[in-house]
Amino acid sequence: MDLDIVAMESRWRKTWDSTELYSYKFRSDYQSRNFYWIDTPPPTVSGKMHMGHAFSYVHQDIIARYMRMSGYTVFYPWGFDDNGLPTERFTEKTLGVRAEKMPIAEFIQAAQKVSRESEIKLLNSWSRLGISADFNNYYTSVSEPSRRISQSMFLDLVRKGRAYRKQGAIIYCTTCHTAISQIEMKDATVSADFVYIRFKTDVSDIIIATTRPEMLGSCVAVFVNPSDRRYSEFIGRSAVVPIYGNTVKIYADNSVDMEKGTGAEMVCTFGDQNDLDLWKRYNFDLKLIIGQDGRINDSGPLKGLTVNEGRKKIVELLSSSGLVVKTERIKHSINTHERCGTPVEISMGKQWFVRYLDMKDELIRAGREVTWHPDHMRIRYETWVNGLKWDWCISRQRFYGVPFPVWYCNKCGETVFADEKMLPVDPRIGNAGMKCSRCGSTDLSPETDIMDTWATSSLSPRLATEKEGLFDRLTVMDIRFQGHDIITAWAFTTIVRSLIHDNRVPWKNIYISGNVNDPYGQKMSKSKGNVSEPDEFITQFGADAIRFWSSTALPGEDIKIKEQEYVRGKRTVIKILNATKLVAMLSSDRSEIKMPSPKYPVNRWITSKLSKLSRIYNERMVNYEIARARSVLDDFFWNVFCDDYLEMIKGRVNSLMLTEPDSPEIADAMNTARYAQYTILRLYAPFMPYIAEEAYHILTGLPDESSIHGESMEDLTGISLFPEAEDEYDYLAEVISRIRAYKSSKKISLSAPLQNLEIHGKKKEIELHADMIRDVMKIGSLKVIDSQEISVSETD
RNA sequence: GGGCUCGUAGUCUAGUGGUUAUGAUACCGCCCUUACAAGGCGGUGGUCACCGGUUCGAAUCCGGUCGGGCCCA
Repeated sequence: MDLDIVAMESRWRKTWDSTELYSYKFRSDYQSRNFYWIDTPPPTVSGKMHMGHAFSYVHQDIIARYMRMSGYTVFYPWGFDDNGLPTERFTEKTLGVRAEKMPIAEFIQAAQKVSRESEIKLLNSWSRLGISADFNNYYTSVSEPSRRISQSMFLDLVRKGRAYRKQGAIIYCTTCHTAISQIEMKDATVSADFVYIRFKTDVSDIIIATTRPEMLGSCVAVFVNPSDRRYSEFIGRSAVVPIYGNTVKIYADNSVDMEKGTGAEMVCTFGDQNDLDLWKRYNFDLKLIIGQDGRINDSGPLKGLTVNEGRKKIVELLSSSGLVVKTERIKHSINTHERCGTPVEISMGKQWFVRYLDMKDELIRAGREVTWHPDHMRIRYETWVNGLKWDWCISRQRFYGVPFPVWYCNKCGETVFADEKMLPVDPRIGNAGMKCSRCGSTDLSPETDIMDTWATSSLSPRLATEKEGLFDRLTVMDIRFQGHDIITAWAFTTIVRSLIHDNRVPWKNIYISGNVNDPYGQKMSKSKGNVSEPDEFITQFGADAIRFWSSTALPGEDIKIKEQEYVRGKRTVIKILNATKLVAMLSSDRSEIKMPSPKYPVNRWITSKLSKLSRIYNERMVNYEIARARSVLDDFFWNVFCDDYLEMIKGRVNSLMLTEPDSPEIADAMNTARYAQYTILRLYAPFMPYIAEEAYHILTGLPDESSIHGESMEDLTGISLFPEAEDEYDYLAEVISRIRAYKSSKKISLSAPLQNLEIHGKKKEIELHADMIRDVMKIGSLKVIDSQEISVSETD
């Protein structure tokens, strides 16, 4: 039969949308059940749903559906991240405007409109995937309640001495024109010229190799290693900075790598982190020559040039003066801003920070209180925490985001914080009648910076629960799902905030999904042109097939896009449908399905197998081993239930119908088969919600309003075991499989009758079920010869 | 450059010292069968990344190398 998968899925989606199936309030007794809390990642409004989403949100959804069917009140919120720089950029691009050229209030309005429109499209994509979060009730990270929470938590940071404002070194992006944090830096390996430059001293020349010759104008010192004998006579002397002509002192420090370049290095303010470290330790002058626009702004020959232009120009100038000894092309790694790829600069500025460098031990301990899936992702978190160098800079010189609830008094310089009751406030738009808390002046300047996106996203457990009035009920969330690319951003900052504000870890578990790569294992990117769209695959194979693909990967493992996996998923969809139709065809019974107490061994056998399957499936699901849970289910469904059990009872029931339609054997088989089929559908429901629903209605004949996703799996632990029946029928299944293979090897159709068959095997067992074997395999007469080995042959 | 982490057929995967390495998928061959050719049966395909060590015995434990990833210089 032809099944229009896309139409089927869209039909059920409409039905589900019209019910409250996905609300945590779905069951009337939701308050009295145990809650299962999910910290859903809010996708950003500036993007589309991509394959990575289709992958990792499915993992989360499988667990959500499973827990819902296991009797929990599943708090599975939905949110959108419409906050900060990505949304600012998205708004500018969509409307063709520039934030800095508009009144801020007007831009905010425009951004909100653009965000709302994007959300509608995104909801459709995620809903199409069969995600069962509470879409009717979502939050956004820049909404009024979220801004209130974010600002309120900022004030909590201030109260707890965790937020401070300081003039100091910062990491700066000259493309985005803002300070950023260590979290947003990304390593990049690039080719560069390692230029060997001659510095004159009063003894002889000293050669210094650098990849940043354009920083020469900010050179404040030269360094060598104290145990480097080549340079012992230079220490304490002065060197002349070429082109610029000023003199700097030559110092010795153990941190200098004698192997790198010539073993002598210059310190500029600031070429890299090392410069900053030495600058701090030695208290050198500050000569910032790179402006916020990324251009060199000193009075030297590079004035007005960009960093790259300046680098080229200075090498030309040095060369023509014979000051370049040599140039090596090298590969080295640099820090870039992950959003735009621009190499970051170290600069100075007055910024808000969250103090956490003193919390490293605590942060490591907290990470160990959370169960990581897979565990080795915890190590990544720990490596990151151990490598922290900077407190968290949370102020951004941008326009769209959560503002700081802060003013500065122009009279006395006091920092003035908004009152809790006023929140959310935007100090950039009116001062809300604020007075200086120290001198009472009303002459206040607003803080014009906004907060880092992560400063709000890191509060996701609170953002999602507080608007439902559930934050007080929450002790710790059960699980966070996210990609490994943002362990150092979202997972990390959430743990930080949870420790500071609530003195606890945010969740019991964190499930990390891998990346989705193209069919060759290459990272997907627009520039490579190898990006796949989930919507196209969903149209071609169905959402259930995409979910099937997603659920084959182990936690943390990357996955490739493989059409064959979608094909496999689609086949499973069809197989589920056909098996259900067979059961529904064999039995016209549509009464309520109850757990059977089978009398006949074949039914005891499958019941016992089903019991074992359910146990393993549950065990794996509660341990978040979703791929392994499904693989045991697939094996049971295809190889045991369909190939053996349904084949056995189909022949038997059909032949009994002709001879003995009232036989209790028929009822025994059908009660068992209906329950087993119903259970298989329930077990598949978290993985493939659409076909499970479709088949459920075929099997039960129930009206559309009732849903398999509202059913419970709690009875599964009560399914009986029948060890004797299992042994008996495992053997019989083996015999039948041998006969099937025999027919196939003789190129005989499986439905073609065999007149006389001789089977070597356990005589007693086989003869006991001779009727069954003859029915299933269409055999005239059967001769059994006792043997330990099974073999099959025809006799004349 | 340093630290950490991952590495089993084309692909995904089982496997935590003990027969000839598990299963699926893909591929090849055969069979249209009254739920299902989106099915069934059979077959090809692996030096368990590489090298060395421990052991009676190593995919598994140890050391090193290579490759991917993360973090730090």
